[in-house]
Amino acid sequence: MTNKADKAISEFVEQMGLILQAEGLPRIAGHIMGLMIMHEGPFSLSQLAERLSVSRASISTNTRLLEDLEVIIRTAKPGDRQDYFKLSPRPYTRLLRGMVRRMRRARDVIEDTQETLPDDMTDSHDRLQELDAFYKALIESFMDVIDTWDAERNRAAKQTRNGDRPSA
Amino acid sequence: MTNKADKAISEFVEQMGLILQAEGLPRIAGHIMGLMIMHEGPFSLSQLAERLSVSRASISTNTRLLEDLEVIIRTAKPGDRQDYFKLSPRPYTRLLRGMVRRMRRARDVIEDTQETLPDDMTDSHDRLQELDAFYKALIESFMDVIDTWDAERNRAAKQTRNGDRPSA
DNA sequence: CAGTGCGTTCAGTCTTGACTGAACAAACTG
DNA sequence: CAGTTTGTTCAGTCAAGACTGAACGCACTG
Repeated sequence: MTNKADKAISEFVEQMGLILQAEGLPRIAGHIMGLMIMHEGPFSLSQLAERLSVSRASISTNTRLLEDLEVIIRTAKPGDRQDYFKLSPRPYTRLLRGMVRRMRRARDVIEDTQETLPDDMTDSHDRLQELDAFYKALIESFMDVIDTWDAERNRAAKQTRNGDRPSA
Repeated sequence: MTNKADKAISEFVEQMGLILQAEGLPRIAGHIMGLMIMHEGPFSLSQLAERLSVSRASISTNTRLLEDLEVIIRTAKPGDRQDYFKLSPRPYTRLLRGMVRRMRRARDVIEDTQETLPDDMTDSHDRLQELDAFYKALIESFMDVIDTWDAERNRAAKQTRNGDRPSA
């Protein structure tokens, strides 16, 4: 029988699959991340496959993907040949960085168009300019969140290492 | 023969399809939006279908979608039975609002999990709390961009109506 | 009232890409 | 060296959903 906690966890893992899917990542990547939020791990590839009821092949490709995004990190246990995975220190801002990359690419497209488009199409240029400015503002806002969040998390981590006691 | 300007426009329209697709919208919705950035329009449904070389059915469903998102608006020309479409006044922040809605839903999921999960799983609760705080910060940042951008655009629009001349 | 133009809808097709099973390479073990 | 264990890769399957063509409903026109 699955108790209340297990049910809550499965539900969350499932939902994280959908949430990350909406961000353009494979559903299984979301499941992995969800599981790692509920349980610190680390998990071996086989453990993940069994726990999420998917093939080891899927786990392999998706851990690789998340590893490339620096959302999870691959670790090792002494005397164990398996790879182990757990969340990286700042997983969420890593995802954000990915979104920023996408937006930068969008700006490149706009820039290319602006360069190619004849100068006398002033209205079109104006609208492109507006879109570009919007992306610029958005990227700046994202970077701001990333920077403050990472800084805050660094501070918290340092404090924990010092024995979780304020310096005073 | 397609000249340089046409090529730049087609390329931009195509790319906007891919960009919006990455945001989870149908590619054609991006094409429509891209075209409307390059040409103010308004465009009739048939014009869009021909210009983008897609079926009128696709245009119908996608204009409806964009209309629901308030990214485009449906207008009418006197003495013309066709519907016409053009970009809404603040199309980009409308898209952002959609992203904010998605993030709020994610927070709901987190909240539900927090309520169901037994209290003694403190580590899991901590990590959920962190994720929730991250979404909160992100949403606030988004709303900030939306508000300042809309305010700025309102100001600019008003100035233009006043003859594009500063009050001094 | 028949005929036309317009937008919507729906069943069906087609494309994309997630996921799987199996084969494989590499590293280890006896 | 034969035999495991582990992770990766690749061809193939499958599902989701974007897109289409055709049928439909409605409003207008003569």
